[in-house]
Amino acid sequence: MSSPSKERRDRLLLAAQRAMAEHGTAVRLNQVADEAGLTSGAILYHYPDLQDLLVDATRAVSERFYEERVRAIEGIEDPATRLIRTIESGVPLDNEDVGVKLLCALGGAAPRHTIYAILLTSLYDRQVSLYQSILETGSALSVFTLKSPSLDIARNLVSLEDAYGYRIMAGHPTLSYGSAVELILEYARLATAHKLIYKSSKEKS
Amino acid sequence: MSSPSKERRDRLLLAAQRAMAEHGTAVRLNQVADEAGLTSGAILYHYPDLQDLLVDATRAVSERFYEERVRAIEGIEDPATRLIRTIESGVPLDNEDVGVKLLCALGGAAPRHTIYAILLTSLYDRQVSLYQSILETGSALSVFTLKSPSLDIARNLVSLEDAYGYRIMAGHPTLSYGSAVELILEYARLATAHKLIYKSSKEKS
DNA sequence: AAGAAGATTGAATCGTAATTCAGAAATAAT
DNA sequence: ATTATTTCTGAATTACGATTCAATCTTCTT
Repeated sequence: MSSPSKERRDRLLLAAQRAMAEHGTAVRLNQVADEAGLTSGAILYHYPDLQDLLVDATRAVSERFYEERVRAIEGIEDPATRLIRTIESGVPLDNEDVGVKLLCALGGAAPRHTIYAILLTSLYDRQVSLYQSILETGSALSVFTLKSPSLDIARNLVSLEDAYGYRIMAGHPTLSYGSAVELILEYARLATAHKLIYKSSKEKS
Repeated sequence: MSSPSKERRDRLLLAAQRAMAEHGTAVRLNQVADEAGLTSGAILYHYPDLQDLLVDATRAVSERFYEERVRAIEGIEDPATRLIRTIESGVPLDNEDVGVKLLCALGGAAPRHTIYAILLTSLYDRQVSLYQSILETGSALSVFTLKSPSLDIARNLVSLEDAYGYRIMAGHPTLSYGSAVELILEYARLATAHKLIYKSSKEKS
């Protein structure tokens, strides 16, 4: 039993992620099974405790989310462009995003479930570090003139992303991907004293 | 049946709020009954559909939260003080805050439950209006020099509060009430070009 | 204080989901 | 191809929560 092959494991994690995005952290075993196209017994065969599967699924989402952001800026030299691209990669395009939907559910569960609190806090801190290193580099190259400590700016940037993510997932009528990015950029401009001219990366490429 | 007296109604709403704070929006009827010190039948007698009770409980929390913020600044003239006090009133003191715990749970459920999305979006917008009117007044009196449209600043302020609320509720090891308020104030200073000297309202009075 | 209306209980019932497991199906090994 | 191993199903069992309701307790009315 246990330790399913990499392939099957991924299939289960995918199913658990979709099920959690749809039903929250109180998702039922049957709902995960449905999503996987299997019966509940099959899930239990690999994960005798559903919670373990949910936590693994959650860790995978968190990891993927972070990795995608790192990938979005790899190869880019200019700190201003790096900052803009990072902001863009932190906001969900619409309220269909499965990963962000799941992360929202985690946020709601974190006050009640330590494990989710730890995972989310860790994701937050890693994103803060990502921003901080961009800010520090830009500052060192005299591209940015930081108006607050880099840690503070980084925390505020990640916080803004998070909050606008929630707004977008809740379907706010006048807050779209574009306006959220623009709002965060407005803060970034104040905090870095850089114009950060935003040429949406979504219209070309 | 139905339409319980104001007193009993409040007792039920309180119980539902506590239960939701503890168990999320997927709270069980029995858990609400336990919190109320009643049996499930008694709850059903007043609210044949649990969802109705949960929504009413949610609306009450949202209302109370907003009203408290309004009350926190009533009588204060100076726009800078009003702004500071408003920021202070938007951040939970610690991760025990039942109201904010509930609001977090709502945020997690909003992508899946329209009714909660509507309630939360409405709360967000009302808070934005609150900030906006403070900013506009301060601007009109030449106390603030707004570096972005007041709507944008207001949205960012509420967003920061929200996000730090989540962090605090998740027990972030280095983000406390005080540091969150300071981080939001740092943005507010940049956006208003006002020093906003923060004399914590918690140490006196 | 008697009676009526309102509120609550506790037991019975129903429904749904979790769990178990013998055996079938698929896959891998020889 | 045969055997062994892994994976999965479907049915049976068990557990739990929702729902119903007759009986009881409370509270109000007069």
